[in-house]
Amino acid sequence: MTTVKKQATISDVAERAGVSVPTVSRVLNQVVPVSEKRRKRVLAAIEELDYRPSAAARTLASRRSRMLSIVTSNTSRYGYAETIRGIELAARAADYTVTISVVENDDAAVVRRAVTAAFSQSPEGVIVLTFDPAGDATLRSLPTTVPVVALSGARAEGVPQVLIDEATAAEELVRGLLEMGHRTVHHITVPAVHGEDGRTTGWRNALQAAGAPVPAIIEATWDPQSGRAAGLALASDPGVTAVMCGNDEIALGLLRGLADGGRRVPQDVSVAGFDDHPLSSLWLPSLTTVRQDFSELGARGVATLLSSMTDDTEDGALQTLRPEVLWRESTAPPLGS
Amino acid sequence: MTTVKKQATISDVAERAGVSVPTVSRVLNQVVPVSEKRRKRVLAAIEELDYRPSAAARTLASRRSRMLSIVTSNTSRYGYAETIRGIELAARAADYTVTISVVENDDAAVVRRAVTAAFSQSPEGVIVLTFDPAGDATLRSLPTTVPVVALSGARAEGVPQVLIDEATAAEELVRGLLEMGHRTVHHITVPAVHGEDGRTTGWRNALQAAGAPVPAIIEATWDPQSGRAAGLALASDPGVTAVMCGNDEIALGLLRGLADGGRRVPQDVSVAGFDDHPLSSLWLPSLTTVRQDFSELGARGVATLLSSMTDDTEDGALQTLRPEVLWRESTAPPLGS
DNA sequence: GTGAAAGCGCTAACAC
DNA sequence: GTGTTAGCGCTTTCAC
Repeated sequence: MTTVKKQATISDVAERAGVSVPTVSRVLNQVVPVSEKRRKRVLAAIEELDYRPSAAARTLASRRSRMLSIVTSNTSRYGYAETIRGIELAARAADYTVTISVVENDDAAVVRRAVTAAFSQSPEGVIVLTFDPAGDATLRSLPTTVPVVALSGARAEGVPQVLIDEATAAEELVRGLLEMGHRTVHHITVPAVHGEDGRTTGWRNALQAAGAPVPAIIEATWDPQSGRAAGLALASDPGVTAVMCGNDEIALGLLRGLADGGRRVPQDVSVAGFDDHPLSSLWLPSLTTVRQDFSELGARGVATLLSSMTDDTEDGALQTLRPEVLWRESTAPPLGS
Repeated sequence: MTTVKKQATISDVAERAGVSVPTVSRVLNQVVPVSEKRRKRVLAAIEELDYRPSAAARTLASRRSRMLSIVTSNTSRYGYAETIRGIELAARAADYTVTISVVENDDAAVVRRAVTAAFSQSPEGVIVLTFDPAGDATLRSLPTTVPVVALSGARAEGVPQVLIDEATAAEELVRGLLEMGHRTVHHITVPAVHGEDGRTTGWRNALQAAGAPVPAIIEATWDPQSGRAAGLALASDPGVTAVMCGNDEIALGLLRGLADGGRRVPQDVSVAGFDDHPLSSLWLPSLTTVRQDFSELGARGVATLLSSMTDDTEDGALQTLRPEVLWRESTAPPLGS
């Protein structure tokens, strides 16, 4: 055992300060006034004993856990990690603690386990990252005992939601590429949610609106290496002059794959990503992409939850964040146009 | 309010199943045997009521929270995020929940707040990521009521620790560069811990052992753009033929800065990073780097904590992880050698 | 302002 | 095996 002294309790503090337990509680929660003299004594005792209130006891007695649960399939990839960072920051500012519950995939047992883990902490609200099938499946099987908000790129139903309007941004991106003179734009997707993600919808809409051919979708995994493989494959197809990728990691892999296959970017092929990954502007060529404010997404999620804990927010309320297309070196008009 | 029904409690379940509360508890914890007949009834009641035990009440009654706290300055950068992922995975496998407490910097008040947040959850153990000054300062001000483990790249004292032996890997890297014919190797650091990080130590040792000049250290921030700025600055110095960076993001930025300044990699300048970031092998040229197994680091941290909760582990026990140098395209002998 | 008493949802100790 | 009784560390009445 590496432990040493025991953690002090509220009654240790009360005893040392010569006051009753509820008085210590009042000092801690500073809502009911306490005489200055006693307050000082209590504060001193807290300091001397290095007392820290037990969140468990507080939760049990007050029925308020000051906890928010995040349910997500991933914690470390760029978009996910930034969203979580935004949530944690906003939660901390509001004096809430965050727990994360990971759903590896959309298997029913896995989802159930994650939901149980999330709810056993008695969270006052739950944030689900519905960027993928696992998150999406979780959203569909959540108890309704507590406010929930979904954070995503595609529309869900019946649940308050903060959405990054990827569809509009993707449309703008594809339209821009077509206007440069590309005959069409190919599309590589990351693993999709239940239906179709906003990026794909926007891509198809823009192509159809312009009367451009709609090529078959190429599916990648979350691993950037799958982008490289796709690039190598596409390099031999002269009909491919512009590609939009589901995220920047895939796009960066694609860049490498195209180079391996002897194609120059942007002279032979234009490439665009999605997310504005911190490394995307440093690549050679720098990557055209869509900036998504993930940490703002997280912050809005927290704000939504906190307000729905007090107000009477209507179900299914939708907030939209507008991403921004960043034109950089990896896109250009096709040769000979 | 978006909430609907109330969460069922253990006595709701007991009543519905026609048994006493402790019997339900026994079924839940499956340590004391319960007759098959009653067990079935209890399980059915749990299912029907969608009952989930309250972690707070369990913690309070059993004095076991089944929680582990992570204290870290950052949650989203590659090394941190991967370490956290490794911790979460190992903790979940052992049926522990993880809370994260963020210390933005090493300011005393900030540290104190983070420590309080971490300990108020009554964690059974605390994992501190001491990759930087904030984590390092936290480690120095932790109560000793609970087992603690530090995860880092440089040696700390008096605390059980899992260390990635960066120093040895950095030494090997620098030695390799010198053997290629480089006169010396420059070094760009990320914000350092209390003393000096293992990478810097290894770098200096290798230079001194070879009798090579030890250039002034160049300091970067965590932002990859600072690597780009450094690259632009170094591009005009013909004495710079090899550079080792504190992490891959900085190295990737450096690559871009050198290119902006008209230097070719690896012909004019060799560049090496640290971490084996998923994008480092896709870059053009692919980046020579040091692979660190962050998720293993996290897993070992959890294992250490769990064992020190039962065994009598000696204080200050040290485990070492051996990183691996990956030689790729960004390093080569200097021109004319 | 302040203390006494009750109770949050569970587990532990003890009887049977 | 099973129920009864206490009690975990707090907050919340309710008197005074």
